[in-house]
Amino acid sequence: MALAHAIMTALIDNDLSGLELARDFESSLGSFWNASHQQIYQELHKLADKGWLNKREVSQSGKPNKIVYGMTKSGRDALAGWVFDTTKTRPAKDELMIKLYNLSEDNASHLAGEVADRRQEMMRLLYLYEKIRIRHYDDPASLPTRHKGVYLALMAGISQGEQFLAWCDQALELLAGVEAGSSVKRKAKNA
Amino acid sequence: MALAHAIMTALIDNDLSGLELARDFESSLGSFWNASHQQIYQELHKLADKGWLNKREVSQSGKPNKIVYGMTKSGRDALAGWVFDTTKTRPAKDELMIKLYNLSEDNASHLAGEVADRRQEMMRLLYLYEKIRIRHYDDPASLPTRHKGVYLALMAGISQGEQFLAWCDQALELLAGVEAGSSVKRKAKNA
DNA sequence: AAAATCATGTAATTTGTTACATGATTAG
DNA sequence: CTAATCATGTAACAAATTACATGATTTT
Repeated sequence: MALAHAIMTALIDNDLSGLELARDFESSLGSFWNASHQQIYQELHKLADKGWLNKREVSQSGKPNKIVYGMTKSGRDALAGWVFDTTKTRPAKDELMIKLYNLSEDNASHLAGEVADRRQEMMRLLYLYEKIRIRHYDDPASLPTRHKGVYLALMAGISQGEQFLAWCDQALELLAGVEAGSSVKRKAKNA
Repeated sequence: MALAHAIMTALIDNDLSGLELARDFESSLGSFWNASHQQIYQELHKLADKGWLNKREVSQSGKPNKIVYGMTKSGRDALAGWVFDTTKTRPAKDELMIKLYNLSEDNASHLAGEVADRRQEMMRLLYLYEKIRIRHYDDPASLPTRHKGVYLALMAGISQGEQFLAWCDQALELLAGVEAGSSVKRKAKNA
């Protein structure tokens, strides 16, 4: 039921439409919980049925109407209660690591490419995070309580990301060695 | 289809039964891909049907028979090919971070408890990883190519874990401050 | 008129979880 | 004989992904 609560968390201070939620999930909250617009729309219907969200249609100039959702009192209560539920840890799943278990001279350069792509994507994210941190969370001690929690999540993203960059560099170095080694072997074979 | 390939990866050098695979997933490979025994058994049937795995029944002394699976030539080919498929990044999902977005004076001590639990669990894992690293991967440069990949995955787990420990400490400190602050407020209210 | 973007949705399928079931063997 | 462990499974359900569909509005 975590998607429901992730959506409600995104709606704590702003009312949003389904598509806006989907976009939000791609940036801030989405580092910790991600969902497609299809999934979000369905969940929004369920939450509205339960009475945890209310909806209203909003006309826009130059764009089709959108349906904007907001938290109800019972929704806020449900969210506050959920925080006390014991969290089941879902172990992260990462295909790339499984692929690394299959490293060979043949696939080393392909895997290096995948690592490089991930590194670049993480750089992009970190740049975003840092901008947010400097803009809104420069002095964590002075933040209101709830924002201190958001700050902690942000810091988790930043430090995890920085660690990942360092790992990528280590991986790329080692993988370059494997590629070089394989070309040496090829030369030796052809000689 | 990543579960299928995770299973095959676990079978690269040892033949294993369903339950043995499930246990293996809890330790080494399982840090990057996890599955219950129910899921594993079903996947094993599919993989055997496809001809990617072969099975044989093994009698054990003092235990019921087990069905042991091993890679076939076509399984190894399929696995080798899969490595070249472009990896779709599944963003990690972590409920705890969503909960932190909902930090309040009421739930700060509960969340601190959850962070402390996670910290301890990570310590346990890191202890395991370090033992493996020192025992088998002390000199990465001298490892055979495939094991260099395993080493990289292991290092990803270790450095990610160490980063997480540091974050936990930061989080616990901040959360302690929130709890202390709330008791001060209570005192002021009651005075 | 066609292509692009915004916005909301349905349906089919795959993947993952939870609950339940069964039998073999050993230890107490 | 009972409880515990090992081992394999089935069924029901929930979560997530992929593919497809529709309509409004704006840009070209």
